[in-house]
Amino acid sequence: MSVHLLQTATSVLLKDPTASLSDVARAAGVGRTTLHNRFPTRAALVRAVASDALDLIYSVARQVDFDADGALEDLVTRLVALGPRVEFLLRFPGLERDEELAARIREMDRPVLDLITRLQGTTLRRDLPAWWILQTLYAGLFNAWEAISDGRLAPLDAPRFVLTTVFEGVAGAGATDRA
Amino acid sequence: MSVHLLQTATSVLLKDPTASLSDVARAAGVGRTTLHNRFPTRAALVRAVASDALDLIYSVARQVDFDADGALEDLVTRLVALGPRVEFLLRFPGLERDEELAARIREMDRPVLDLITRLQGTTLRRDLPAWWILQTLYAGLFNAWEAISDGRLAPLDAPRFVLTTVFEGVAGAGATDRA
DNA sequence: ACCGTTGTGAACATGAGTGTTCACCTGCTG
DNA sequence: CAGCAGGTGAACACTCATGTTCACAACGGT
Repeated sequence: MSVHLLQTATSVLLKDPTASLSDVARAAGVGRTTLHNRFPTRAALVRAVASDALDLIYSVARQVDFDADGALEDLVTRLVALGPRVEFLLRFPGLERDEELAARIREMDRPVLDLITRLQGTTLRRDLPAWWILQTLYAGLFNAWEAISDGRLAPLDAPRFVLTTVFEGVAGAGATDRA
Repeated sequence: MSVHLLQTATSVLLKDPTASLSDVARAAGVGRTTLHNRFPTRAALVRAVASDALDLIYSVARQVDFDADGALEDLVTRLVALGPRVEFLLRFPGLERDEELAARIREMDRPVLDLITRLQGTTLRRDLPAWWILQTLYAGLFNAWEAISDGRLAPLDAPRFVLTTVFEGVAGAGATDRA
């Protein structure tokens, strides 16, 4: 129940960051008083949503063997399934002003950055900074989630779209020679 | 002056969509009363910012020869220079609820979508929908602007980063054979 | 020097979101 | 059945963004 509440809150707040607590409560099918009982203030609710997203991401990341071949692909595929949770973490306005949350987010990025840096010795371009590649990964995820929630993209197509686009780009096979 | 006001409003509102009008006025170095004189309501201000962004984009798009080789590259390079304006149009919450603005945004996308569709006969992948490629382009622009405003990316490096990443992907040259 | 324009701060009324309390109802357990 | 925990709506006070009005200062043109 409480889990579903946070999930609903994630969607509602992501669609409209100014949504009132009444809106969140109504969307979750719960009274506003109950919402206040669980999360005394708006800030507490936002923190709980973010914290829950972090927990989910960590639980997913723990299932990935960062040393295996295709670790990045595995990670991306799993993150796509997490839907809006990562987007909330990286896009919700003002979240970065909570220093504790910001630290946990940076900590979440670190192993991925390390992995990217390592792969830049083999399968990843060396002429781009690791942080740029990480941001590109996130951007691909956002694209997919946005398209899915708009009903334009089938969830099962999403991982392939993201991986193809991020790794190989949108240029045709023999057209990598741009000006 | 008024131009600079809208530019400031774009940045402030983009950084924090809940920023008060006092914040916007102060950031623009102008009285709150003056702001209200120019834009009677908050909605009017937001509409003005969006409309101004659309005007800028159109004026940029008009300089691009959509039939020339490298039209997409040219367009992307010019859009990068527009900074946060496009981001505001595509990301500001609730903007899509103004039907007139939404229509103008769709109209802005159309020629680009046509161009992409045409290029899918030659230099662009045919196994991805045109709208997905368009979203990928926008995502690359967002990445660049975010990195620039964080001070991580030199503005002059931005076009190259975006074009390289979007068109060729982040995979190393000989590593396009993923699982 | 006069006047219209424009920007400004101060003050005010209003409305909405927020946080709190309280009385009531429901379902479960002993 | 009694008691309790949890959920709920109603009502309240409070804060704050908002929109409005007004009087005043700065400026440029006549």
